Amino acid sequence: MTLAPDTTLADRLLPWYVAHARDLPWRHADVTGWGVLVSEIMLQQTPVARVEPIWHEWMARWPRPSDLAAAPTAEVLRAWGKLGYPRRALRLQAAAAVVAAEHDDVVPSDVETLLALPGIGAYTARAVAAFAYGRRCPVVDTNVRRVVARAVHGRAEAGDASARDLPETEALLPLDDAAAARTSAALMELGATVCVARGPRCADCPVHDLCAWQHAGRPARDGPVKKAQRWAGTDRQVRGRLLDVLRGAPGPVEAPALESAWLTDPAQRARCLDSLLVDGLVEQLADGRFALPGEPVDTQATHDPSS
DNA sequence: TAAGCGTGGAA
DNA sequence: TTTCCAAGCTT
Repeated sequence: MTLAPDTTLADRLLPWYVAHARDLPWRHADVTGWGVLVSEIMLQQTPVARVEPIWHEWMARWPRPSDLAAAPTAEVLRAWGKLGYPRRALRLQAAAAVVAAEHDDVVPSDVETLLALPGIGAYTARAVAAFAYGRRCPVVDTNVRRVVARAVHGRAEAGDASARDLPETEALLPLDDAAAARTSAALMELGATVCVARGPRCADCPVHDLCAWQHAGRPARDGPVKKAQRWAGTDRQVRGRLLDVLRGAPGPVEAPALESAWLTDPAQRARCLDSLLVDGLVEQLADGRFALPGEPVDTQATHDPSS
C-alpha cells in the first residue's frame, strides 16, 4: 500500500505507544505531580529497573513534598541508597521544601516555575509539565535526541545537545495538548525500547518507513571519537566509598572508619571527604566524628575522648 | 563550554 | 576483562 503523503511521526507513535508502552508505576493515572517529579529525578542517568523499587518506597514514606522536606537528610540519603549521584537526593529535598513553603505543597505545572527549583533543568521541567499536567511542551532527553537524529536527520547518533533541539522537537508534536504530551512520552519510549543506542530493533519500529536513517541505508556514525569515561581510581569512586560507609553506619563514625574505605591514596581520600563536606553530603561533628547531614547524635556516653 | 558527579548491568 | 551506557544538572 502507498503511504499517505501527510503521515506524521505522531500518527504512528500514538497508537504504537498505546499498544506497547511499558506499565511503569509513575505513569498510572492516580500519580501526582510529586510522584512524577520524584521519578524524573531518580531516572536521571539511572536505569528504570533500579529506580522502580526505590520510587515505591519513597512514595509510601513521603507521599507529599512537605513529608520529604521534614525528613532528616541522613534518612533521605539512606533511602536513596545506591541509585548514584546522591546530590540529586539533596536537591530533591530542597525542591520539596520550596514546593511545600511557596507552592502550597503542589508541584508547579509551568516550565518557568519548575526551572527555578533546585536540581530541575531543561529536561525535567518539561517532563513534569508534560507527563504530570498534560502540557504541550517539547521534552528532550537522550532518547528523543537519538530518535530525532535518526528519523529526521538520518544520522546514527545524536550530536551534542543544542538550542535547536527544542524547536525541532516541538515541530513533531500535534497541536492538541494531551496528544502532544503523549507524543513526547512516545518519543522517549521508542528511544528507550526500540530505537536504542546499541542494536536498534528497526524491524519492530512503528516509524520504520518514515525514518531518514533507514532511507539513507543506516550509515554508521561519523565524527570524532568520544573519550571513554574512566572509573577506577577516580574521585567519584572514592566519594562513593566514603558515603557508602556512612550510609551503612547507624550513626556518626570515627575518622579511621572512613580512612579504611580508601587506603590507596590518603591525600585523595582527604580531598574527597572535604568535597563531600562542601557539597553538604557529610557533616563533621564538634567531637570530630563524621556523619550524614542531620544525623541524630547519640546522647549515650559511647564516645568519650577523655577516657 | 566542558568537566565533574555514582552505580551496576549488558555487550 | 573492558567498555559502553542509562529519563541530566551544575558550575
